[in-house]
Amino acid sequence: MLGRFLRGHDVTIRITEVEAYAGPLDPASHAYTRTPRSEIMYGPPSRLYVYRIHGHFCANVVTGPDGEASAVLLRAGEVVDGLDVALRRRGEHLAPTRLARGPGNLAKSLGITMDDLGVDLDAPRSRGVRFIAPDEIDPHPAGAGPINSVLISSGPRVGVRRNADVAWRYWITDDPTVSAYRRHPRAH
DNA sequence: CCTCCGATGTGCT
DNA sequence: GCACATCGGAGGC
Repeated sequence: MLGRFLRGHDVTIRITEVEAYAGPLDPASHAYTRTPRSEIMYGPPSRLYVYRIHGHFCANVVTGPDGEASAVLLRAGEVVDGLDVALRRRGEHLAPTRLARGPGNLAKSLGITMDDLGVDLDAPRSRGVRFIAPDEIDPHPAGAGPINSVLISSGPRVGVRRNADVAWRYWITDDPTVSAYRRHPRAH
């Protein structure tokens, strides 16, 4: 997923940081317990799971086969199109590298809300949220290319209390848009 | 119904 | 490093 392009409500980002959540196997996952909220993650992949926390929205891509609840949290991205719209949503004075740094800020840049819950990110669509190919972006962005041409780093997930030591956070090495690591104060 | 609390962000010390 | 805004989900009663 790193290096892919995600378009949301007239803003496009190149994904630079993600975290994996392993459903029932992972106490940090919302799908650790199967509830109405986590039900979407038990369904087919490539759907958008949106949740609200502390007044912010966060966006996940459901992964794995239908029936298995796993997901990838989108933590940071580089805005490559719709910069004016993203600045309007986030604040005109912000540095471009900070627009989509952190999952709440990423969702806000893309205009993602609970209205986008459940959309199929692989379905061709003119509006809303979906993955797009690099050649759909004009001008063609720098850094677009095979993901195996960049270095990927990994480490523990940010701010989780349970299962805090597994290295399921992945990011593009040295990318300036990647968020800072913070360990949960009461991490196990 | 009520309480607890978090996969956050921001600002201040 | 720490407080806190802010609010729905989850679970206890």
